[in-house]
Amino acid sequence: MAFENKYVQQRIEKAQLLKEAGFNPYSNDSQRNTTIEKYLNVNEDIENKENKRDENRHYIVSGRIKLLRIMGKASFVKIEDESGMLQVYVARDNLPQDFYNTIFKKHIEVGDIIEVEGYPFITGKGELSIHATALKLLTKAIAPLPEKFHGVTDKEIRYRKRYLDLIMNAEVRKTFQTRSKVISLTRRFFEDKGFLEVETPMMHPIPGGANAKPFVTHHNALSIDRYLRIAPELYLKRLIVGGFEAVFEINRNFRNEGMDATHNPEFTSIEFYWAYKTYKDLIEITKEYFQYLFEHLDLPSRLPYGELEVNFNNFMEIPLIESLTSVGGVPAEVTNDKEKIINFLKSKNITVKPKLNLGQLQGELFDEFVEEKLIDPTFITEYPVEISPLARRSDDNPAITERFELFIAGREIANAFSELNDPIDQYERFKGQVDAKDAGDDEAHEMDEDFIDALSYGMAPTAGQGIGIDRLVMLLTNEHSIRDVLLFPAMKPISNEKEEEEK
RNA sequence: GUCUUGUUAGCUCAGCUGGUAGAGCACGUCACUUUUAAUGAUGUGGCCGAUGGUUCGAAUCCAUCACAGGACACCA
Repeated sequence: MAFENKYVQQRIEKAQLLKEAGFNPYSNDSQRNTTIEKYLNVNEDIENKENKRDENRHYIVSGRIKLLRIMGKASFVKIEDESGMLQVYVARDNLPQDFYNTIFKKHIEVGDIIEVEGYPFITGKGELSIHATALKLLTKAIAPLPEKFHGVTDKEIRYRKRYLDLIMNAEVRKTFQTRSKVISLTRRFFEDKGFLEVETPMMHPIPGGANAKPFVTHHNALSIDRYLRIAPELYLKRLIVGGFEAVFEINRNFRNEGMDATHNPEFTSIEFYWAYKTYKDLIEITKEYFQYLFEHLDLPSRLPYGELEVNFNNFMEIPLIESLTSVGGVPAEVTNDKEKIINFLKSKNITVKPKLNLGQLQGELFDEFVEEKLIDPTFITEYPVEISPLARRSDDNPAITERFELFIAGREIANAFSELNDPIDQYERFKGQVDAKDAGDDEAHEMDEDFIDALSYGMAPTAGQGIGIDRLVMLLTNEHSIRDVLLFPAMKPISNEKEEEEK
């Protein structure tokens, strides 16, 4: 099946002919001495030179051929390296005997990676280019590139063959460069604040730290199952018990659940834990973090996102119950009464699951009427305790927790709270989860006795926060599908029926 | 999981109420020494996602399946 395509055949033939003519189609002898970006910068002054050229300057650049215009005895070639695109002027009479006609015109084509030796000059149409005095093939591409104008737009091809997407779409490369910067800046921000980066297990004996279905794998040496982690939380808190006072981890979590525009089975988050602090300190450091990102990524504080414009100068803070009325338009007298909420939801044609408690119903109201309206960054605080099983209760009001979620552009970006550090309370909450699990909730939390043990030794009062890096990058790059910020998003394998038959 | 829209040449796409396929780019050949998606001439290229059905006849109609996009549900 491989290489049977006729265009591929043609190119394989060309590679063979090159080999026979003494030119290695996969040469390992690159002499590149500058990047395209540097070449273009350094030679900006050529404009002022006589004849707009300088034959005394000498450069060797490399790149993939993206465009090829052959015009008889001279040609224009656009080559691209990671730093940019450069036009190469190739003229028959400036190259070794016969090279232009027998090698260049016949066997070098779009997609190939070449190396060009030459000097800078500006063409009649005003484009700074390189005038080739020698040209060498570095790598023969035997597969043809997609069309030069439309490129590749088919999402399936773009995700399955990300390399092609990256070759063809410069803006895709840009998105992933931004992603890389976000992670690097995040690391630097927390390190500068005195946080210690740590690595905790990715394979857990007991999945914990979130309510989600885990992936299961098997460890042969111990004959036990392991779970790919759904969150690092419980291990990071063990480190706070151990005496580290500020830790963070940036890494992958795995959840065995559905996939859509905002969910991939493996996703990246940062979680950080900060001893002797509360969620109020987290609000401050979160604002600072965004300021730091915007400054270093050179983003406008009024950030466009799709149809929206998000004003990052306008961080707001609203208690959840208050937001139901002030943002969601739910009458104030409804928001603290179970029956009234149920009737209100029913009057809006929203089906309500039976047996929800007040906190859960308030959560429903929030999801239905508030979340999507929170465009500018908004910290929603004072979550009901019923929907915040890992958060510390407020000392002033035991019905609510010291917690916030940060919403931007109608989407949850971060979740944070002052941590529960009472081992007995934690034990009781785990037990409640185990009961729920026995009652059929397969996403309920497992009992983790070692974690209870850890808390028993005493964990300093601590605040902790998680930020979804993928969704953050989506926001900062104006992308609307998580697949567009993951280099290799999860895809179903293609089952090739013909291949099966052949076996 | 449900609904919905796609799947035609290497790529981007046409193809009406059924009569066994078309363009542009790419590729081959020819011309052309300053082009900018170069141009002009000419040619090659397809199991129309898969399987079954209806029909004298299916890219087109129907069913099932596969994969993808979108929406909804689930994921506190």
